[in-house]
Amino acid sequence: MMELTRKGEYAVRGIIHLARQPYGNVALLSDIAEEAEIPQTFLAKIFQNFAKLGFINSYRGTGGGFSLARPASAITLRQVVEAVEGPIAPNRCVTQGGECDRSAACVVHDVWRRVQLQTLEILDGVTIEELARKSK
Amino acid sequence: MMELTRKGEYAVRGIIHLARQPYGNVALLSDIAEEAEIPQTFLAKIFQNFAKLGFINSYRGTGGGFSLARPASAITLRQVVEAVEGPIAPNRCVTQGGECDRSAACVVHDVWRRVQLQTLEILDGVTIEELARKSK
DNA sequence: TGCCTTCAAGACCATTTTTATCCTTTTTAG
DNA sequence: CTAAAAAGGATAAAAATGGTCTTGAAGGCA
Repeated sequence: MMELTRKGEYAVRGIIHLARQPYGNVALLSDIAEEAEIPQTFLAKIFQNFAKLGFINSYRGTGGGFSLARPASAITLRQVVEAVEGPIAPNRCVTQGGECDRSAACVVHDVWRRVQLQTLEILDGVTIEELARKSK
Repeated sequence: MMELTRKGEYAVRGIIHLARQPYGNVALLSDIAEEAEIPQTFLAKIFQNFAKLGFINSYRGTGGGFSLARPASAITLRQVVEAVEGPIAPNRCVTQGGECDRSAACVVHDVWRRVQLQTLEILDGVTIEELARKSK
């Protein structure tokens, strides 16, 4: 239950691998995909999205590729996960504009809210830099 | 991301409604389904499962229905959720027998593990009795 | 200029999961 | 014996997941 999808896993692995490059270095999609063991075309979609969101820069043509658009220490795990999976919420009633009409009546609401806040706190506290720094 | 399914919601709502009956009282599936606004045939499957797991008792025939098999205070939200959604895990690498071969290499492993533990702690700490007691 | 490299964007598709419904059988009370 | 209820299994539509493919656009270089 409540599992990250492949896309989410790939997104995290992909950006970690990118963050392990020397800063400013432009890496090929094909290289990152191979290193991180991710289907290249799938990773392409994910990185396209990251580029739009300003996490990474993309360069086309010969010598092109991807690089981080800001220091890895300024990108949190939460940002990456939410970018691909959408807002983190253990159930519908705690999403922004959540359609929990029963919100008042919904006695489990606070519980889910607590789960959400705890999770966000953890994921906010982890940066891609920390993850990239770890061995391997 | 990481949302409870309808089935999970129905399961929680359904057992809460059952827990609001006078203890020992046998309630009709059709009544619970109507009160909790859950498709009856869907709730039937959920309750069948709960019966197998020993959360509730079922009685067939005239005058039959469902009742809690143990006090609502002895059923946790975690048990209910896991019964229908499977083990709570924010990603594959933290499930029992988790197939995270990269477990060592997986630098995010501890983070997911922490999220999992926090979530379990919260859900373990809430009983159906508490939820049923709340207004409405 | 033209060609090659690399990412962008959108269409497409198979599989699995979700969210149910329906029908037949079994059990039980009266 | 009959009506009431749940059990159990088959079926199915819709959505999400996990991709692939094709075409286009942009940039470097001879």
